[in-house]
Amino acid sequence: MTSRRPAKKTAHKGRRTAIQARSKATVEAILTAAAQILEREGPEAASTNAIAARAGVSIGSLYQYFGDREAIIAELARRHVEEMRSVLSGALAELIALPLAAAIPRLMAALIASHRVNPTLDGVLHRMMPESAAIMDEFEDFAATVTAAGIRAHPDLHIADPELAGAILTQAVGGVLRTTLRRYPERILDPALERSLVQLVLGYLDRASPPAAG
Amino acid sequence: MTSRRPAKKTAHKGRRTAIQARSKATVEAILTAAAQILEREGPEAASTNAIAARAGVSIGSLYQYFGDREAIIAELARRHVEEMRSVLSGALAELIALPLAAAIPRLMAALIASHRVNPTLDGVLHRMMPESAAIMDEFEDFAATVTAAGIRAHPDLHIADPELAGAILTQAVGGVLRTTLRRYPERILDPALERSLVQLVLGYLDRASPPAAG
Amino acid sequence: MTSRRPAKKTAHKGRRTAIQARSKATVEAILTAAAQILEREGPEAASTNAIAARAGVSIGSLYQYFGDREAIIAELARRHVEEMRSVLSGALAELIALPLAAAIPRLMAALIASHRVNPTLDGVLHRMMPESAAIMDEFEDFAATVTAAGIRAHPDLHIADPELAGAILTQAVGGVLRTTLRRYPERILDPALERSLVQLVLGYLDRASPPAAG
Amino acid sequence: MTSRRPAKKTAHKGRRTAIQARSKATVEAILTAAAQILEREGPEAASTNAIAARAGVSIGSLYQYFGDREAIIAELARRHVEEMRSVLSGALAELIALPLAAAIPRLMAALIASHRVNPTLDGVLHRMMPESAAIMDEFEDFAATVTAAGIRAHPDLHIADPELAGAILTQAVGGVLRTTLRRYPERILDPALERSLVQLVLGYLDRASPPAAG
DNA sequence: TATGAATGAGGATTCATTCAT
DNA sequence: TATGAATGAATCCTCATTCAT
Repeated sequence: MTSRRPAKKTAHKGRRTAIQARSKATVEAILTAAAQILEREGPEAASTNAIAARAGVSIGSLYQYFGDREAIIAELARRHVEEMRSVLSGALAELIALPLAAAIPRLMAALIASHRVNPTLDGVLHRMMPESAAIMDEFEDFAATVTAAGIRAHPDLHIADPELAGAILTQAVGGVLRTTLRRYPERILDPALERSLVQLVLGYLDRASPPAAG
Repeated sequence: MTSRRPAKKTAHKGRRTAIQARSKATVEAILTAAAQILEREGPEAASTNAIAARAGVSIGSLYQYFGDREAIIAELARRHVEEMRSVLSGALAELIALPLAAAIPRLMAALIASHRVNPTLDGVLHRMMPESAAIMDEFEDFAATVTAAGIRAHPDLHIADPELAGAILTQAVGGVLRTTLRRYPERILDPALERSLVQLVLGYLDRASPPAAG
Repeated sequence: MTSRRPAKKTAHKGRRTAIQARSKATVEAILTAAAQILEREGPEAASTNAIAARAGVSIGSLYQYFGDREAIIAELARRHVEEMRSVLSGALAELIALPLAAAIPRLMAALIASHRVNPTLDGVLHRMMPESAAIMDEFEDFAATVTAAGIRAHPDLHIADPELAGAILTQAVGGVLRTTLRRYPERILDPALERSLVQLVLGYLDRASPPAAG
Repeated sequence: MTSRRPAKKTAHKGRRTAIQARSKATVEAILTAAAQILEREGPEAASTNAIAARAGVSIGSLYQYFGDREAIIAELARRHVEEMRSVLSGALAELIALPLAAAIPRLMAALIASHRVNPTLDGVLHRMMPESAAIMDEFEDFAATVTAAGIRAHPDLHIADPELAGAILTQAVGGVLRTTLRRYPERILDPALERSLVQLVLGYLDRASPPAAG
């Protein structure tokens, strides 16, 4: 990043690297601690002091890296969404070429997988509205966009409004997944759940296609 | 609730009634105040002091009627769920005799209507987990049960597991409705939303029926 | 205030009085404590916790009566200014009829007396700018107005701009008094100080009168 | 200030000079930054971290050159007083020979000029008591001494206590100037202000002289 | 019963200062 | 020497809850 600067600013380039490493470690410790507390004890327990304590860091350090409590939650949400998105994205590539009846089951499996990244944290962040709502919504928006694109890629479907369909399906599936995770977390592994979601989606797509010439 | 208890000790039952009326008024004032604050200013603003102040009641009185803050939220949730349930129930009676293609649209309309009872409060209560989650879930359980019963009443559907179907459909529809209410509240009136939900449900029921051969 | 209300609100009018007395006592305790700390330990020591502690009151009570720390300082300043003003006002009545050469010494004596109300607190409040500046200025404004009025009452003075003269004299005398109080507090009792101020004022008035028909 | 010390230990004095230059630059940067923040954002904003940041220097370096925060303020005050004193001194030389009626206007003009060096900073430093009071007072002491000397240089005045007169006049003029600068900063340019101060001083000197043929 | 004054633990945040590198 | 990460005491303020009247 700064390989060009000649000597100056006290020699060894190791210095800077070491410092950056320490900073990074602190930030990671804080985020990890925050996530742990949110998962295990819930949002009210996640005070800045508690986070700093569990991170093994002074409260001052915490504020050196995060402007305020909300910034911690936001960053946590951002990373969580990024993880979920990457899990989902990973499965997407191979979907494009498949026929619908094969693609949808895979998509549902991918969605379920993405919700398995950290279900508890996901639920908590979903409920911490002012802090993380906008960020969490990004995942649903992403899923909706991707779904709409997929629908558009299958013109044989004759869906009039792919955006609407994408949104509805994403919200519906999201509702099922979040409720399941919160109330019956073990069922997230039940194949019946996945099957049901596939039926939900395929059924909707059928219905939403114009009764057409058939 | 306790009208049966025989006039214990002190005189005229008129007095007692008056007192009970006053008590009731106090309780109502507190709940109304709490609901207003939750709706308009959010959960953080709903401190016991703020609730008492808006209710025009001393905090002392508030604690006379509610053991703690959570009890207020819980009672509020209970009543809210009751209202939603009654809206939904009202529409149910006439559904039973209808053919599915007619019943489902009506059911969706009723569900939407029940979510229109107090959407903001509904959202807030849904997010106040430890306080109201269990109570709020009752509505979804009720809707799921009702849906399962409806499905069972249509044996031509050949749905293997009506309970699962009821749960999935309820969670899916609930997800769509809550997301819509939170992010795009005006769309709750859009007929396209209702249409989509009908497609979602009918499509699922189609799919979940055994692949013909019946 | 509420003598009309029949019974209701739990009888005894003693109740309300007692409560008000308690509230008043708390408020007074807080203000007294704040004044003491400001005088003895300076502005930095006057934290809300320290004030509450010295007042023998919980921090919660402090905030029941004062919205924030600044409100305490402001009320203190308000009262201090009021006291100073009343000392000054008290001396004013008898001044009006006197000839200038007799009036000015009395006015100076009164000003000095008003600064003796609580010199230390006065100095501290004068330096706590955002909190109390505007309020403290009221005293100087009052003194300036009064002086200007006095000047106008002596048309033989031929002072062109009584307002300016009032302001200059007040600021000059204020400067002398505050510096003296801060740096050489014992001199506030020195008759030479008073004499000097009289000379300052009379000399200025002489000079500020047009060389006139002399 | 310390150029005399003989080259101690390490090599070439060129290096030492360079280092000293760098040190000096750092010190200057810190003081400049502190002054800027004090002027523009007030004393509370002038944290050591903020000063270091604006100076483009690490806090570590800041503490290399200043023992603590107070030392920065003190040095700032020292320099500020020095500047004011030099402005005032510059005007003094030519005053000595002048007759009083000519000297006083010039003196007032010089005092005003010295207060125009950095009025905002002056006001702030005046209010930061424990840190800078003693230092700021030096200017007033200087002005008082100079004034007393001037008075003594005019034996025709017959002032009994030139020291007292010097102090009173300095404090009075200081009071007017500081109040004006704080509350009506634009008036510092108003010629009427200067005129008034001249009248104040000359009037006082008149009055403080024995009634002549007495 | 109703009242509302009082409580104090706890939360977010700041800032002077230290010290390993 | 310079750096800047780390520290933690201290600050302001909130809020659920208690209890004397």
